Amino acid sequence: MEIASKYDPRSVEEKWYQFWLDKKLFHSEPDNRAPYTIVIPPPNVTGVLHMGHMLNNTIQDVLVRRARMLGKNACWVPGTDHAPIATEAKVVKMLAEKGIDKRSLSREEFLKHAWEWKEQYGGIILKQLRKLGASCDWDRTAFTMDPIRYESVMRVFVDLYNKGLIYRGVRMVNWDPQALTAVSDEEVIYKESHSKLFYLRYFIENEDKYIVVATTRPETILGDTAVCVHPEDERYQWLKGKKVVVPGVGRVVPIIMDEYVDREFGTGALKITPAHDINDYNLGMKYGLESIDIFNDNGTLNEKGGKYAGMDRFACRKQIMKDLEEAGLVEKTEDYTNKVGHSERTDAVIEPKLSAQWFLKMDDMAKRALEVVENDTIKFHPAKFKNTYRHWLENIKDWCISRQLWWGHRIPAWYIDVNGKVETIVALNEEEAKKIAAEKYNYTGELRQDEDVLDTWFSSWLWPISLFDGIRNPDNPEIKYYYPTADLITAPDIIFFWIARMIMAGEEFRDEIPFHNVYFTGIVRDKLGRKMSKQLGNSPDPIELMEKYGADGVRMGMLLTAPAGNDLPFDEAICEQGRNFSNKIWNALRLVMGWQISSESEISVESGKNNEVAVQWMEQRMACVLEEIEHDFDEYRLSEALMASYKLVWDDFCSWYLEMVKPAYGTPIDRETYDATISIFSRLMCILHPFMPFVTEEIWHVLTNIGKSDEQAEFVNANYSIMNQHMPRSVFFDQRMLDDFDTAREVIAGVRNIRNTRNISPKEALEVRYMAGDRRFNIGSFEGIIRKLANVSKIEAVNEKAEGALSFMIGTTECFVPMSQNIDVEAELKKLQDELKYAEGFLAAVMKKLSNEKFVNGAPAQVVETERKKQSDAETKIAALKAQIAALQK
RNA sequence: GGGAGUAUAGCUCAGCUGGUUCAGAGCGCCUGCCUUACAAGCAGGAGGUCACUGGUUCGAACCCUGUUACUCCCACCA
Repeated sequence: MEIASKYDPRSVEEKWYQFWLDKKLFHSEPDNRAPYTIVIPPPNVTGVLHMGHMLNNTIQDVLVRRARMLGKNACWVPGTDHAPIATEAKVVKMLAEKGIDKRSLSREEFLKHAWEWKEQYGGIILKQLRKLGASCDWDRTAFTMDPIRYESVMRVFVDLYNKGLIYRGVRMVNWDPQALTAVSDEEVIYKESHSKLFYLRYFIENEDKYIVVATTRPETILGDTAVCVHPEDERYQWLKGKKVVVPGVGRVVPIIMDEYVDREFGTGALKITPAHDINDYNLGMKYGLESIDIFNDNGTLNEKGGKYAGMDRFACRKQIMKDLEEAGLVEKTEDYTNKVGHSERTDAVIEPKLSAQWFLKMDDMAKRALEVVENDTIKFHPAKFKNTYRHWLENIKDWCISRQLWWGHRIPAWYIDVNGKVETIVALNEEEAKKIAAEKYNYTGELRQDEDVLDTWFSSWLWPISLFDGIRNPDNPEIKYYYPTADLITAPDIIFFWIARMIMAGEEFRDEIPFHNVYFTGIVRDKLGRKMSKQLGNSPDPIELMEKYGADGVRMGMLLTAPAGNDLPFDEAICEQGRNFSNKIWNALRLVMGWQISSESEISVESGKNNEVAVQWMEQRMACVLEEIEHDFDEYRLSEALMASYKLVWDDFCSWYLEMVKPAYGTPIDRETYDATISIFSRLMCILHPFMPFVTEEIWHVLTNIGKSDEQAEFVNANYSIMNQHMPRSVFFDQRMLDDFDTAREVIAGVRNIRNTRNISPKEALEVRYMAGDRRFNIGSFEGIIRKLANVSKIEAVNEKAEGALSFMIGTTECFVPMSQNIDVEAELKKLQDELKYAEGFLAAVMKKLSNEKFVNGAPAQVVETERKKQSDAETKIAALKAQIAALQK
């Protein structure tokens, strides 16, 4: 069988992914196995795969594939989020390209376009996930606005409304005057900007005195309804109970006193505009001030702006300053640097604006959600995020769930006019609402539905439940089987919006947690530690990376440097390591496939015995590392589990085991060793499979088909997958054998080192002698292995040092390699003297400890015993070194 | 302004309950090798005052005090 010397991921990856799909190996149905469920953090339906997704979904895939191989019924449910803001923006842009202005469309027309866009272009990201190998159950693909999820949201809204937890209230929102919508706090970008601080004169009513107030937004004085100073401010005590005249406006407003004011800032006097600043709004509420909204939705001044009506807010700022200047009402103007909120979407300066919104009460839900995390019913990995979580829940505010958009779950509230009063009806749909209107109010006229849609998180907080239809059919077999889910993998930036709220929803609607573990990934950054962003152009395209290094290579590269919760400075070079590893395994396969198998008579007794030892050792080693890997997975230390697997394959299997059993060129290998090697190799592929699904599937098939007829092989290829194999588990292993090998390995390294420094060809056989007598120097059954790997013709214990030999120490035992040529005495002496110096220093430190009475009396007996042993070892070693030096100096 | 976290080799990180020759790994770097699986490789090697300070302890990378630097989250000053 001809195998290329370089592994080519491209054809392999496509082939196997299609195979997995065809065989429905990702599909899950409830059965009598234990479930293992992960729900995907639904990416935006507008999204394209970026490095963050790559990391997040690789981790999920590793966990899911491993669970599957551990015999669990693994189910990873994919889907997308309707992403109101991003989608509306996309659709508006698409319409604009077609020459259609959104404002010319009705809501229904717009939504029709939006759905068309979604069907045609949405969800590209799910296709891209296949390239990376994601083993999602695609039959279950969901969308936060598909019929089941939509109805779930409606039911939840009605339910919470009926429980009295949802209410309508007035709140200040971040208004984008360009997009004509409210945006969430998260969509406001604060940018440093060079502004001016204007000092304006507010005259006292009917007096000739004035106070100076500093502001960055003089246009808002049109909406001023008070001036505020600190109650303990000495400078302003005389103002108590007085009124001032708003400059240029003429309105008389009260002086109020509140500790909110920072006496140090500006003049210590603050103008209050309740309609246009959140803090002013709060003060306004506290003191019952009038609230004057002076802006239109598009950021121009409304009729309250008097002569400035119709002007843009920034033009107005200039004009009003000019007018005030002329009227002598400006004290001074200073340069000032502050942070101004801009809309993430349009970059327009955000205008705080009062409006009616829907809210969900959080108090009780927050309490329960906090409790299950505090008592570790839900575990966070890493645990440090518990602090962040607690801090937020303890200071939580009611959740504003309405958004002024069209694309989303429209709020199921209808308004009717009954006897001149507006009544609100909340119902699942218009039909229901009509019924209620008729029954409750005897009303049969038109119903007016609320214009707003729900916050996107109001649908995704139900995700782990609604994916299994657990809201509409709370007792269906699926929700009972798959819920609660096992692990949730997410970036920490949505801990509040999503994680906390899913926990609330779980408790509220299922009376149960939604998942047992939360794994927080880091944020993918560039080499310089900057966040990946479109603006910087520092984000590599994951698809291109996978084409370059293979999906396995990129998966491995990402995981190697991504411990939970740590940001990961991504350097494309780490994908090389992954690619190289694929290639390494590939070449191990080439080696093994090239072996000829022979009848036993052709095999020498020695190599037969060596091979037996090698196989035994590799089995012990595997069991030992498996224990480590299992432990790492228990602790969610994926990068360490991967590193342990990597070293097991590369170092133990390739560098040591294969070298041990590798037959000399042109000679065959015995059947037993060959079969054992294939078995070990196959199991190693299973261990690696969760990390590197493609290359392992490919190699596993080749290995499985060894010795099979074409027909049999075809059957295997068509019906079997590594995905369905059992993950090897750790078993009891012989630690002594592993220790013996470590000693043997040191001997081999010692000899190789001598070859290296002395420039001795690997082909020239050497001899090794070691000082007899130390029972801790034990190479067990590895003598033959040493001979083979270090090309040593003879190993023997001696009582005296040989003349003209190079030496090295293993523990307290001296080893010698006799030299036919003269040795460099100077160099050898220096080496020995350095070693002696270190040993003497070490002994001194040990003696210091042992001569300390407090240590001998205070420390546990075992620790003292260890120190004594160190002492005697060091003394032995020093004596040996001194003897060697003396011998050389002769 | 409030809160949290981090600081160990050139880089990215382990180091679990304070105690084994405990100062580790991978990558990178250096030296020598195209040795019939692999140069995407093989063999060997060098690299660290565990940020700084003081303390607790027989004993500290690890626990405590303080300092410095960086990161993140929350709230934001008119």
